[in-house]
Amino acid sequence: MAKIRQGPSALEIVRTRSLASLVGQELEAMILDGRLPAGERLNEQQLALRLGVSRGPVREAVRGLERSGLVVSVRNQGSYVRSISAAEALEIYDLRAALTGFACARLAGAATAAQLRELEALVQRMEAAREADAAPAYYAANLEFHAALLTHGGGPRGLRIYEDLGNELHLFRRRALVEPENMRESNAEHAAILAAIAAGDAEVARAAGEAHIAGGKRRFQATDASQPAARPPVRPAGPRRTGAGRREGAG
Amino acid sequence: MAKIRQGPSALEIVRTRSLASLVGQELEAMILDGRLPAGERLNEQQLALRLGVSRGPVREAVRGLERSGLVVSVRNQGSYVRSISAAEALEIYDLRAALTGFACARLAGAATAAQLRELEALVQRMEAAREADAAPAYYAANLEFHAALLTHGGGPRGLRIYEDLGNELHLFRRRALVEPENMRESNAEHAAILAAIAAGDAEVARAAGEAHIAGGKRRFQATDASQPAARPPVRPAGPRRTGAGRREGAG
DNA sequence: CCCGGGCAAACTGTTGACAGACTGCACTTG
DNA sequence: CAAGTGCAGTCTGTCAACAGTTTGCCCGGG
Repeated sequence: MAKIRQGPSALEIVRTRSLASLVGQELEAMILDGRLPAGERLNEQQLALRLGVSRGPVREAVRGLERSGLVVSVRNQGSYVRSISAAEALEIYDLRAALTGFACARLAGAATAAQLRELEALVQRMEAAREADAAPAYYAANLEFHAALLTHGGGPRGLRIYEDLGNELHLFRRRALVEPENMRESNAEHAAILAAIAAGDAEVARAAGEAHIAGGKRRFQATDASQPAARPPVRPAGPRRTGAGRREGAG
Repeated sequence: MAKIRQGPSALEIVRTRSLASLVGQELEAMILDGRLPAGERLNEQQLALRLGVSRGPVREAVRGLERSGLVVSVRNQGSYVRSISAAEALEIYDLRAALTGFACARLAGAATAAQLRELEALVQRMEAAREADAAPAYYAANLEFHAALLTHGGGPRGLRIYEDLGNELHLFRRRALVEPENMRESNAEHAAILAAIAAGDAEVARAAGEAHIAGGKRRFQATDASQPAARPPVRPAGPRRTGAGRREGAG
């Protein structure tokens, strides 16, 4: 189950986070879960109204998202949710493979007992989810597993980069990545990674980590080929504005 | 000589870039070349006045820099140029090693003749700079070499991540990284990388790339130990404001 | 002499308003 | 009928102003 993230109190949030950062968080969530699909235009006024704030914080938030690659902006024209090509998606997979391999290699031999237990528990959680055919649970545990790998093996920066790349990947297409067969294959690879780390063999661990992401890339390509899905979305280099000009009938 | 980057005309710049992006570029340059040292507080009003703009664009720019890791912000207190610890610097080296190794491996066997020529020319430029004991020239060519490596082998994203990490590294301490002896050693490693790529051996290329950055890390540690330099700079978690309270004499 | 309350200043966070740019439709013209 | 021009509307870019908070100094008390 997803833990209810109690976190800081509402008052604490208001005291420590600025509106802009909260708006940024909300926009990021909206982009990642598809409420703002790739290619969508971000209307500042509308967003500000919808979120109950002024345009200033919205602009600041969008600027942050632009830097993180989720949004592209064109002067005097607006900001758009970035859309990436299939080729870019594959490139992202390659980078994630390199990062994961790096983290695994570094973890092999350096992992603490607690870290190994954590990873082991996650693999078991995924195994249980797979047997129960619970894709969302598997998905969540999978995220945690990779986050743990990167945190312990790649440090906060490695994790950050990995997650940013994952976010970009979400821009490609809205799609459930996990299917029953994939879960089995995927978790077997997880187990292989864990085994290599536990054994302390850096090179094997690296290869296992890279192979796992490469497997994800392969599965991605397979599902992608079967579902051409969304058409090459609105080009961010000059999309037409939606509602300009006269709106009411001429007469 | 550094080419004069003619680039787009002034009018073109004004038409395509917003003030916020220009301010961001300027702030980034100021941070990277040390005009805004690590730990320094960013006074919005002062910066706005100095750059001849209003506070809005400055705030947007700072928000972007925050996302890219050069700046940290605390609500109601201000933004500070980030300062990183020695441990973090070493971590960054490790990540750069992984990325460089990845790019080299990918380039081996996939490099075009033109790309090989480009890398070869850069190695020769560095060799010439080394013989002339021209550290700045070497430094520039070195940057180009690594940028070419990452561009051709890691794609735009790989390059971007690599450069962001390099920028973060600049936050650690202002220091000339290149010394005569280092240049010799460093360029020998460049040649080894190039040879492995040209030979098409991915694993050797990866090892050479990783070893080169590891060498940089070693050289970094060596110079670091000899020059403790700047004291552990102002903590970004609560530095005192400079000029508050009464300014003019009491009576 | 040390410590806590109070006051004043500066700065950030946020908002509202204004000017410029771009878009799209309707109309005129060859 | 096709192409060019004018016009209105919306939206972004930028600025100036207001409110809240934090910070530092001053002063009175123990």
